[in-house]
Amino acid sequence: MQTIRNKKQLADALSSPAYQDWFGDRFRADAQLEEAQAGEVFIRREEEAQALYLLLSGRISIHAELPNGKRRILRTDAAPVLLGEMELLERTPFAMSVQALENCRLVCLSFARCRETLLSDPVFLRKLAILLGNKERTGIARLFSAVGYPLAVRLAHFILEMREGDRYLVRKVEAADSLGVSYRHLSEVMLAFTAAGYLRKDGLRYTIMDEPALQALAGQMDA
Amino acid sequence: MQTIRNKKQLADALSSPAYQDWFGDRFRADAQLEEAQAGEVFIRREEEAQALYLLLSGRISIHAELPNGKRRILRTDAAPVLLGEMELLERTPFAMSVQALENCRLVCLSFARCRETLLSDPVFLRKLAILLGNKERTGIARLFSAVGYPLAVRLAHFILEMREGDRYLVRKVEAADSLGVSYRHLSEVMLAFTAAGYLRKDGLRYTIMDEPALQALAGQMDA
DNA sequence: AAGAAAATAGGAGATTTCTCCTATTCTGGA
DNA sequence: TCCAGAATAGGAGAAATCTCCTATTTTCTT
Repeated sequence: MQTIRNKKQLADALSSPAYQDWFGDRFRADAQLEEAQAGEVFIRREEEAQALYLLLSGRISIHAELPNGKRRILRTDAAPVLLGEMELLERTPFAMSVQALENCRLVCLSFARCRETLLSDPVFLRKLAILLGNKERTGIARLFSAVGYPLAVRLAHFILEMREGDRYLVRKVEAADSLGVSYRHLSEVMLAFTAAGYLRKDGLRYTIMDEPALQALAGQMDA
Repeated sequence: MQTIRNKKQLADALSSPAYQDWFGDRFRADAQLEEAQAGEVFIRREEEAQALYLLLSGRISIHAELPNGKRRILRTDAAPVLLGEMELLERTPFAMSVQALENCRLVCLSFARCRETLLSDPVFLRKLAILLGNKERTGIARLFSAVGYPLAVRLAHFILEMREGDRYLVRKVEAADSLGVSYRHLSEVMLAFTAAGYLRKDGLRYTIMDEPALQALAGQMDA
């Protein structure tokens, strides 16, 4: 992750609706603007959290690790998103890893500078609690609705969530893990997608060739 | 749900660790003590929320409804649990229904009396945010870990969660729905459990006959 | 550049789970 | 009390998914 020192860009970031909405004009002196490259893992679980992040542009994926050691992709999010809220509240190490799916811009507020202020601000805390509550609701609803659909449907959804542009780069071992399905089976369905012309295989990577078809498949999950 | 007017019991409730922990000595004049019978649905989704509840004893199950109209049992909780927090924050109708699995005691704080105070109290809000964040984490972890286990394992877990004493009363249609599985298949596995002597069927109800066996099955999920 | 480790490919056969159906049993309200 | 609608029971066959295995290809390290 790289710090952007350009004053103009920083000023723009601080006056963005997302920043204003969460922090108004506070912490202008302390905020840093950072950039993460597509593919970069810029928050690692287990590491000590030092700052609150506000994702201003780009998409990310969030990984967790289960009690049994399996690593699963929990969800993807698009800007604007707050990261590190739980760690702000609890002083625990990061519970999940965060990877950029596109180039991302984020504002970074060191806990040392903002914790006291934010934790004693009822307006901020209230917004945060609402955010966390809604995250729970939607997260659970999404997971629930996934249960019981055949892999083709869930995989189509997964591919669309995880793509970077028209590229899909998630290794099959990892995708199988994330979807809680055997490698063997995932492999078959990927082959079927390729045979059907939804994807084209370039070595170990895939290119999305027929997005509407994938959308149609994935769409069954919301019906 | 029935109001308990006994002064002594109310006083005991207000000095319980759970109440003290969340509210200290506040709202003593406004709090009501209520009792819900085993099986009673005492919070209904869609209904307007009027109060914050603190479950002091007993177990409950929480139902949600998915976008597609399916009703699923999200999770079970044992006292102490706070109910209606999101509604306190957002003034939305209840998002989920809550059913008592055992006789339950709960303290009930009318929003009209407590909202202003609580929403401007950073200490309360901070605890609430932490609670909500952890709920998300554990809820998601639990759901995730369920994916990929055969129905026998998930069902054993489900039966143990939903039982009322040594009785299991959830109708098969509903259980199938909650577990996201076809009625036909659930029916087969229940038959298998009965044949194996884990359960005994009494008309439409079941009695748990071999809890250790169910525990052993369910235990695979945590390994 | 060579060798080790990781990732992919895919055969064979067993399990799990689904869909479709039809008949029977249970239960709550008129 | 009786009946309609809900819930259960279970047959048949298909589809989804798993486990186990072995060979190839790709990537990474040295």
